[in-house]
Amino acid sequence: MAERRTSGTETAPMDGAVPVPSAASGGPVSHAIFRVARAHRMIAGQLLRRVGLHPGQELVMMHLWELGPQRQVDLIRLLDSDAATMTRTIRRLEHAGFVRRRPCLDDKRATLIEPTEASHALRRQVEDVWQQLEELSVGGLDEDERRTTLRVLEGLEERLTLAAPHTRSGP
Amino acid sequence: MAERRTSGTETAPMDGAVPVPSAASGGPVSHAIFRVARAHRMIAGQLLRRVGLHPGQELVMMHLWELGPQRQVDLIRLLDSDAATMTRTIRRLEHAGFVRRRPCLDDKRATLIEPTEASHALRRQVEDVWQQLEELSVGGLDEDERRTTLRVLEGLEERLTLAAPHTRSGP
DNA sequence: GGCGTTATACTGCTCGGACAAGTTATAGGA
DNA sequence: TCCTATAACTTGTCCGAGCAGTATAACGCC
Repeated sequence: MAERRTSGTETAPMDGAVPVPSAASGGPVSHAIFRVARAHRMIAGQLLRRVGLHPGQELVMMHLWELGPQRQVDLIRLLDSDAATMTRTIRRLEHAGFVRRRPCLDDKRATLIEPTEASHALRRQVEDVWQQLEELSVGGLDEDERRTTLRVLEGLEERLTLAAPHTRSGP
Repeated sequence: MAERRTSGTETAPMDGAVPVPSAASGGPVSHAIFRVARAHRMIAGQLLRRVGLHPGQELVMMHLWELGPQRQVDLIRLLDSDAATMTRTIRRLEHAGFVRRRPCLDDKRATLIEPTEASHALRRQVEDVWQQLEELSVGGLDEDERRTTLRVLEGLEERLTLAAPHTRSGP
């Protein structure tokens, strides 16, 4: 471990004024991911608050609107989420009147989650929120830059997902 | 609102009808940010768990190791974090024996947070965790790709931070 | 000096997220 | 058939995160 002194590759010969000299910034990319996620989450929270949802809930609703009633385990897999988290998120959405629970007849263990009629009034607003988020994220970039952005993020996701041995998508 | 046509981020000329073809994928970049952050956070959690820290605490410790005793408000600004979160994180770190609190003589409102001697045993491990994270994030990429990755993330951060009007770094 | 404003830190509340353990139902094999 | 293993969900616990409100200290202005 730790054989990589990061010499050679990392420190390019001549960019003396690197903005990140200190040890506290261990990995520049890791920190950047952290900060981007933070900013993104916060903006999402601010926008979603106006529609009465919390970050994370909108993803559940969007999948329900798109695909119709789903079992909890399907939502978990779709969102790559956690069973316990989904249970509580669903409960809150149900309590807020956006979702209904119905026993699954085929499998008495499962419950079907379906969006309520009232929830459909939110759909456009929620989709608009995501549109705004997207605009804030890549606004001002040309086609090429957007493609690069997406490609970089997908690369990161792939490597990180691959690196997580057995968490959710694992064996 | 706004001028937003975004006319299909990358779809060609012919999506005139519907603004959001597949609703559940609203913004590809937004979703990608979400997933990258998730994977990154999860791996960080798994790695940090072995050293007895929770994600977020390592950032506090790294700054303390790097800069020495800091007031809480300095840590908040350094991490761009929240006062309430910092209070509780500090309390947990203190309870875990990694941090000590000392009244600030200059300003009786403030408290100085300093790393304990015991905590220094963690430093190498924590830095190694960040090194591993970095390697998992950009491992296999050449210099140019790493630069692109960093540039893309910094661009996202800048746009998103700029978009958040007044959250923390506000006026 | 006195008074209002800001700064620092803390608490209460709620949320997503992760882990562990437990409950009930299904599936599969002896 | 019975019995064990697996699957779907639930609850408990702890964590970071964000918002709102509060107490105390410092600052500024009159």
